[in-house]
Amino acid sequence: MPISTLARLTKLAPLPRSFYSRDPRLVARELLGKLLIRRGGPRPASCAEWGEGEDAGAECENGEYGEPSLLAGRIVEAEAYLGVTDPGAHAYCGLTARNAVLFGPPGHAYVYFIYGNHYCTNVNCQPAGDAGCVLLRALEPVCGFRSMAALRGIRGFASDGALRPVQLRQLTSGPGRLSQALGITRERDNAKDLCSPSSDLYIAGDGSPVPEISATPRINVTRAPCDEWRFVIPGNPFVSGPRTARALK
DNA sequence: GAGATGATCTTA
DNA sequence: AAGATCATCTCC
Repeated sequence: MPISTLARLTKLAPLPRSFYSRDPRLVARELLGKLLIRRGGPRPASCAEWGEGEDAGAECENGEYGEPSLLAGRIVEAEAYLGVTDPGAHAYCGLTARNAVLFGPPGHAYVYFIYGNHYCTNVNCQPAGDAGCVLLRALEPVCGFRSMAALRGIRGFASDGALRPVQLRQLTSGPGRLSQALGITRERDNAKDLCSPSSDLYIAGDGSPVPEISATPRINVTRAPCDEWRFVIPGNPFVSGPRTARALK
């Protein structure tokens, strides 16, 4: 990645609130190919263990003392959840303390803790009162590989911290993984306005071409199995789920 | 690569 | 008790 990429990424504006104020199935489709961006986060303690070498994302770790200045990944998999009418959605049971963000205005982050181990990151959709949202399920890392690996607790195989293809995929392939890779937690990010220019977490388009899109049933949603509201960029190796050795290359 | 299992939070 | 998950372990 050229040095200019970071400069370009830092200038991208967050998607407007009107983007999210629509049917989550439409929002989920159109989020594919967009960039999820974390900027200015604190340097994770584990970064201190990393050497001085370069890796694929090193150009973005150019803050003072090597502090990561920007983490970014391209959205390659997302799922739509409707509001109180969707048996698979958290909003199905109505307003609770946990899901209150879903009933508020669009463009805000809904982050929840799942299975006692992981965070999942969603964007609230539709006008206030309608509880639809989109779950971000996988990213293709674009910027900040080394910091993501540190946040994920993944060590590269070489002295310079370079990542194997398998390790690269482990950074952000899955809703819990991508949340950890960008340092997203409920405490830090739930209810955050992703449309604010001052937000340290937001989604932006970078003018790249609209990708091919496939629809499938949602993952691990047993209460409403008859849907096709999971959207992926077919063939992208960062889409979650089992990979063949061939696909990993 | 595939299948089983544990972690241990939140809600019903 | 089950869940919008993942790492680790086992045996291919």
